[in-house]
Amino acid sequence: MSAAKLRLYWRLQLAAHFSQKAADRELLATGNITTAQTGVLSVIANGTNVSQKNVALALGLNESAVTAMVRRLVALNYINISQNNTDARARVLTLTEAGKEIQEHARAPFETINEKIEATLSPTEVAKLANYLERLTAAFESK
Amino acid sequence: MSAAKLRLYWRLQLAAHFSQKAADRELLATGNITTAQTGVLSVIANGTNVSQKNVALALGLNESAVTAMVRRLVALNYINISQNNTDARARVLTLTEAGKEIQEHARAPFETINEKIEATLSPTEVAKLANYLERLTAAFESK
DNA sequence: TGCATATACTTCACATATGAAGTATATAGG
DNA sequence: CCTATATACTTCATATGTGAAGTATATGCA
Repeated sequence: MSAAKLRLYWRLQLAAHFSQKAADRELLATGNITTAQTGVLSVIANGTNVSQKNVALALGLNESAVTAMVRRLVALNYINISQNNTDARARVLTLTEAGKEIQEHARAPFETINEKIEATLSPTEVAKLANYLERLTAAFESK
Repeated sequence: MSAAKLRLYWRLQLAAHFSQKAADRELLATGNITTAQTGVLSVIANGTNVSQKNVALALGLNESAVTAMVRRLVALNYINISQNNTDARARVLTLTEAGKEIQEHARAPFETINEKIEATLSPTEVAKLANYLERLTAAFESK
């Protein structure tokens, strides 16, 4: 079946939109955090000497979007900014204690989301979906 | 494979985000319109006596989001608002000539997007993906 | 009939994203 | 060494979304 007939683009957007709403509801019920913020914290936690540029690349965001996110996360006291000793342009992002804690708290909500996914799709289907999404992302990633 | 291990939620968001960016670039190159606006015009074009509530339900949006979208589309002269004779609360949305025209122009950009999808996934895979996304949307749709 | 409740829409404060244009710092090549 | 260019980040205008709270109109039921 053709992508056009199936309105695949819109189905993708709708599924992403609804799952994001669901995840944000779960996260907000647990703590003062959003899915977007969780994504940034996760990138910082899983890297070393993480710059804003790194975050932008990992999440497919504009650098200006990351500037704004970082400002909010600093205001929330979830991350700290320090200097990069070898490059004065770059800033090094690290989690605060509160940031580490909120990241822990974010696990349960995502568990709930994953349970819902696994109640809907079989393990085989989940694996296939992940593969398809990965390939689509790669195809659309380039500027 | 488990949804958690595959970070399925994030893969879905990333694929949707990148494909939206690509579609918006295509659309902007063709005319003064965005993917979100195209979605609204499409709902109006394919229905009768379409209200803002109808649009919100079709696109999974908040009613306040639709209020803002309608304001912008009216300012762009792509849609008109008229009264619903049987319900004074509701507003009936219709496309202007310019709205119909821009909707025609939006076809080619989406063609490009669909071609990219079909260059990435086989027809069988496209069909499966559509099915998975449909089921996920249904699962997360409920408030 | 009349009130309680539901529905359609708006407004507000805020989060999140884009893209263009600007600043400051690195780096590569003559 | 100096200059051209690339890179990291910021700022601005704008689009798009949420959720809470408010207004106006419908509707169901005692």
